[in-house]
Amino acid sequence: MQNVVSFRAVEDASSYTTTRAVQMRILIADDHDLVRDTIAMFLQSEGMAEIVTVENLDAAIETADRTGSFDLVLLDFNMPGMDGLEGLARMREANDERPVALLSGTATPQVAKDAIAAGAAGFVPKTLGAKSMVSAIRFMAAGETFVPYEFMQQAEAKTVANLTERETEVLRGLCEGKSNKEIARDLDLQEVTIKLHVKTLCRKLDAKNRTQAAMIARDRKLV
Amino acid sequence: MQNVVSFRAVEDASSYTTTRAVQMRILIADDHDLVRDTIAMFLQSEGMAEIVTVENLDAAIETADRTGSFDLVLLDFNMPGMDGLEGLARMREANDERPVALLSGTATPQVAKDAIAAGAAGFVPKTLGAKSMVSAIRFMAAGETFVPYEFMQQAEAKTVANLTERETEVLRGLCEGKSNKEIARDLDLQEVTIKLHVKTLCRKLDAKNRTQAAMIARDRKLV
DNA sequence: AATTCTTATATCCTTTCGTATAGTGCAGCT
DNA sequence: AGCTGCACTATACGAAAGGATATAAGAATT
Repeated sequence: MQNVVSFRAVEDASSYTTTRAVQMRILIADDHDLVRDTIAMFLQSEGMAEIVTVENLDAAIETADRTGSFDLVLLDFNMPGMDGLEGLARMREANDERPVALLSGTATPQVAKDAIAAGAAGFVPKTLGAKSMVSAIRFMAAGETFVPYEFMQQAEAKTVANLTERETEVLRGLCEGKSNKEIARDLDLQEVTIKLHVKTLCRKLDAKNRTQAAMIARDRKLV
Repeated sequence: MQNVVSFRAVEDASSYTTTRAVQMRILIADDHDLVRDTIAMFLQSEGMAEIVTVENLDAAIETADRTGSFDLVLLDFNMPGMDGLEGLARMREANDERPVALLSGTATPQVAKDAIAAGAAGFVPKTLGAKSMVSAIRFMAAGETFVPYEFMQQAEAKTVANLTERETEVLRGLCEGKSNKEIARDLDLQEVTIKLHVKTLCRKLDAKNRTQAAMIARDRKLV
């Protein structure tokens, strides 16, 4: 590992005094032994000396209280004692408001958003590769907010209602706030035909009227 | 560094054959000497031995062609030869479709989204701290897509139109697809009054009708 | 060959929307 | 005291939207 030398040299040359990777303290709380140990192992392999693992929230809080706050706490979202985002708040307090991130294999993008809004340092899907996870943890320990881009996008471009091509074209017009007449002209159809499509669109999207249909379409990224 | 041993042990025990950090090859293309050198210095301090820096796109492409593809290429978005996302495409080809990320101090979240859609491995704002940037680069080199969460969120919650309280209440009803009559009932007003508010809303939001007003409101996160 | 789906059109009718015009009451400003 | 802006009400009318029903050609299935 000949890079150790250059590492030391540069670190000393620059005047950066942020926490050295080697000294980083990470707490992992997960009730699955395998997940816990795998992540811990990889973090250690990357030179993060102090990795503490526990198997439930209470133990995590107790550990933080007893041994002092961590640079980063990783909490399994589905875990004894978590109780949704309630556990996050408790852990954040126990960790002196320093970074606490969530770890989950099942949670949805919406949960991730809520977690960030509730003060989480980030959200790590268990599907993330080991090397990526290490980078993510470094990122969060540096005080940044981490949420995988792909993960957040997966909420979008879903829920594809069963729309025909024509209906989609009409829906596009709806979303631009066009009148039936305008849409008809654009698509070279009769106005009545547009009305029909709007009606079926409302039925398929479970909307009361064109405005609601347009909003639903926007929400579901159908257009 | 007593962890070196455990590192080796784990690396050998598991069958992970991905590129070792030490061998990582990174190409940085930025026309600002300071940015280029700063990033390069930090990457080197983290043990990434091969950092190549160039000051324009043509040099970047030429370098990739001559010396082979990189684990990650960082392109300044505002840079001689870039021409928007065109430069990204050219670089991606030159780098054998391996990760190419954008670097920018000015670009908007929309540009970032477009870049990702066009195949970029990520988007790194120059405002990112050095340590965070290193983590982001590791993350992208591992094949993941990186876009800072805060950066993507900043687009939201802006552009506050000059709406009165009542107008905002009516707008909320519009966005739920309610009829004037329904809104009137909810707010305990006459239907005509709602019509008045809808009209002024359309004027203020520059919308042709209620549907467009609702869409604009949704876009600008006014409700 | 029969059936279903999709798209398109046509009438008829009711409701809702959008606009105009007119007027009241109230608060803050100068 | 007068002006301005906001909120609200009222009446009225044409335009647009929405609902019901009927027709029909072409594509895809069965």
